[in-house]
Amino acid sequence: MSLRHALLGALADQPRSGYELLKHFEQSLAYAWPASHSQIYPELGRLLSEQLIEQTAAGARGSKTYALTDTGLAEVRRWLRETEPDRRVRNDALLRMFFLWLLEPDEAREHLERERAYWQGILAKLREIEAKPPGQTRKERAFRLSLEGGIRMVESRAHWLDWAVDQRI
Amino acid sequence: MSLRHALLGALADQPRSGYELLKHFEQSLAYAWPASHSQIYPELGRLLSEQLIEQTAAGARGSKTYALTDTGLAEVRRWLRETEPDRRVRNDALLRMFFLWLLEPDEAREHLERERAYWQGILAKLREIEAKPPGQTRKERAFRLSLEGGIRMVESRAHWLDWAVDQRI
DNA sequence: CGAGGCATGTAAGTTGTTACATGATTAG
DNA sequence: CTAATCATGTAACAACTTACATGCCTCG
Repeated sequence: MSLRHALLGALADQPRSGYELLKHFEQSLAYAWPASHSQIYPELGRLLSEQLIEQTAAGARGSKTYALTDTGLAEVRRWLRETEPDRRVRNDALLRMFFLWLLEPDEAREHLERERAYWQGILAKLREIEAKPPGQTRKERAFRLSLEGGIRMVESRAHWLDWAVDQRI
Repeated sequence: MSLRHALLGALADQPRSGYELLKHFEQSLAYAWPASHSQIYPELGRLLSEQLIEQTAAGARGSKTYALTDTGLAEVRRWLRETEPDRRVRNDALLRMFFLWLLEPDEAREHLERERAYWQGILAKLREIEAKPPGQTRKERAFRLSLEGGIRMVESRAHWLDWAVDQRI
């Protein structure tokens, strides 16, 4: 149940509405834990009923702002400290590579080129975020750590594909 | 529905029983698409009823060997050619990094060290597989491509964590 | 006044996990 | 003879996706 802890963690940062959380997921957390509005809103309802979060404001167009409760903060920290990270990775794009030999060599090469272009695009986006001057709070340093991790992973994909398109397959 | 195509792809390689497919998933495909027996067996049943695979032998202890049919082969190839890879990545371990600032600095550092040790272990395993002399079929070259991709991704994680444990957080 | 973005929600269906369940064969 | 591994399956539950559904507000 990473989604609920991702939500709690995002609210530990600052109070946010469902919609703001959704945008935050799209921008910041998308490469670590993508989530859609149809998952976020019901989960917020559950977190509210369990008193891990509380509604602190209501805004225009029915927006509701939530803040983390003490119990909620304790729960994220418990999750971080006591539960083992799920290190399994599902990677459709990598899976396909195992089966490239089922395509004609030209098609396989085109496939690799498309993947390369995609990841180069993502890399450029991440580098833009990186270019902004960093703050010096612990929160900001943790974010930079994660961002650096994301960049390195995407970079290794892009470099690998650079190498791969030149292989005979 | 990557699982069914992963199964079809594995059977395109050679006929295999459910149990052999399970072991193949554990050893080879685990870093791209982990799957458990409780998912594999029912899916094989569905593939059989759709005639994408056929049972070609029955062995000891009720084991059943399946082979890809022509329709099945056409379906993997269609999947590779016509469907867009799902490039979303769920990464619990990376998600947690965003929230490290909620722990005490010492705890955060320990967390990073544990992650580093884990990925270094995986890297060592992959390098062992890499060390075996490669064959020269297209199938084998596609496998080497994927293996190299896996190694680079795990390597980038390990190097990142090497860097991260030395950061102030 | 219309288009686009803001803002929330529900429902049906699919996929994946954990636990339950059974039995055969082999190596020590 | 007994523990480990081989070998297959089902069931209940949890998580995730896609589609349906509604209405507000602001900018041009």
